[in-house]
Amino acid sequence: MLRVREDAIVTAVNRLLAEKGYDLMTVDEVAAEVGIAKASLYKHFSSKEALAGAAMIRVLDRALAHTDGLERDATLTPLARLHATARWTMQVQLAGEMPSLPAQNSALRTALSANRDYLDRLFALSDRLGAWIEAAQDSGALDATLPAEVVLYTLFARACDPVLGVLKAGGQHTDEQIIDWVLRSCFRGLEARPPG
Amino acid sequence: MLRVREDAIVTAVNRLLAEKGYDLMTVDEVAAEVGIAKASLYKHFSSKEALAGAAMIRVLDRALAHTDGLERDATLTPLARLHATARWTMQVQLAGEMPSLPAQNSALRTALSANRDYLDRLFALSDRLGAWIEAAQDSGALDATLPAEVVLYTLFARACDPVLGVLKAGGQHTDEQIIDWVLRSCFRGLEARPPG
DNA sequence: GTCTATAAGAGGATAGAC
DNA sequence: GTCTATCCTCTTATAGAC
Repeated sequence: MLRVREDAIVTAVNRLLAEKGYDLMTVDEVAAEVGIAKASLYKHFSSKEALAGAAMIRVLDRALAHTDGLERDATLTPLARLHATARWTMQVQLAGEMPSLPAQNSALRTALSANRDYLDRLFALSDRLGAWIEAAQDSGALDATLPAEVVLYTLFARACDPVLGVLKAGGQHTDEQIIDWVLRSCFRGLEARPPG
Repeated sequence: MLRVREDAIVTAVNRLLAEKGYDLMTVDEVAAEVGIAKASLYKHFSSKEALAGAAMIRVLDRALAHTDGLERDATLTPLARLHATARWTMQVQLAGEMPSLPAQNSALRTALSANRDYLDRLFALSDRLGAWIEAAQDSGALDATLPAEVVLYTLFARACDPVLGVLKAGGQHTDEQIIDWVLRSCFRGLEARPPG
């Protein structure tokens, strides 16, 4: 029962973080969406920061599970795995399931940097992507003149790229069309490629 | 005198928006930084949203002035002008002078979409960049399979790309080195280019 | 136009009964 | 563990004297 209730809370937090972001999400809203009193919510999570941490842990676990599947598929190149991962993050974002945290909120960052369960997963995902990035650079598929950390941060940033939401809000294109464009602009750039 | 005082207010708002973002910036902080009482501030600007609008107008005017210079330089190709514009926005961001507004705050977006002075400048800049984008696509310099709006939104998004701040926070690289990497990843992509 | 003082309300967190 | 009721702080905005 406790696990089910906490899952419902994290689901609500995840959705609200994706919809309004951390600063505009209120604990009252979370409680209302779950259908419990705010005081009950605080019996499960000690603070608003802890709620955000739980949502981030859930999405990181989903990402790690997805990369597990990619790692097991031996037919994929490292570049193909990175492509697939970026595509997955964009699908999650367009589905309204990507919690977005402000980079500027220092109280939140302090709390997250003390959250071991969150950090473990963040490092695990970074390690896995970092290995793929270096392999892709060694094979000549990724630009080896870019530091691996630049590529890694860029992929994380594209997971919450506002361009996706703006294009979706325009209402002129399908989700898959939007993802194709943003994915292509990320990996192949805005400039034209020489033919061939 | 009034103009000087309001300039000082906008400068403070601009800096605080760049540092903490809209939601975490308080009107008390703005007043304290200018060195006046909060009530005096409200004699100049009617709301927090109006303050944000004034800061956006200032940075858009700076951008328009910069693009004026690029337009006048007849030796530049459209692609070179877009490069220079993106580089300029990244320099502004790393200098701590790029106000960043949350895409999710609907009260703010409502106020901005009723701010004619802001919209005029946003459209003027979009039109100028849009013309360069189409010219660069026609000449084969930019990927013509990407809709011009996708390119435009991507350039606006890179102006507040969090990757810049994360790399700067690492403290390992100079601003110019960081800008070179992010600019290259934007225009030429993460993938390696075929030699030649 | 500047100030001090304060209204009005939102929001995070807790007390204490059941 | 759930509830109602409440505390307390922060924040936007305004009143009213000078």
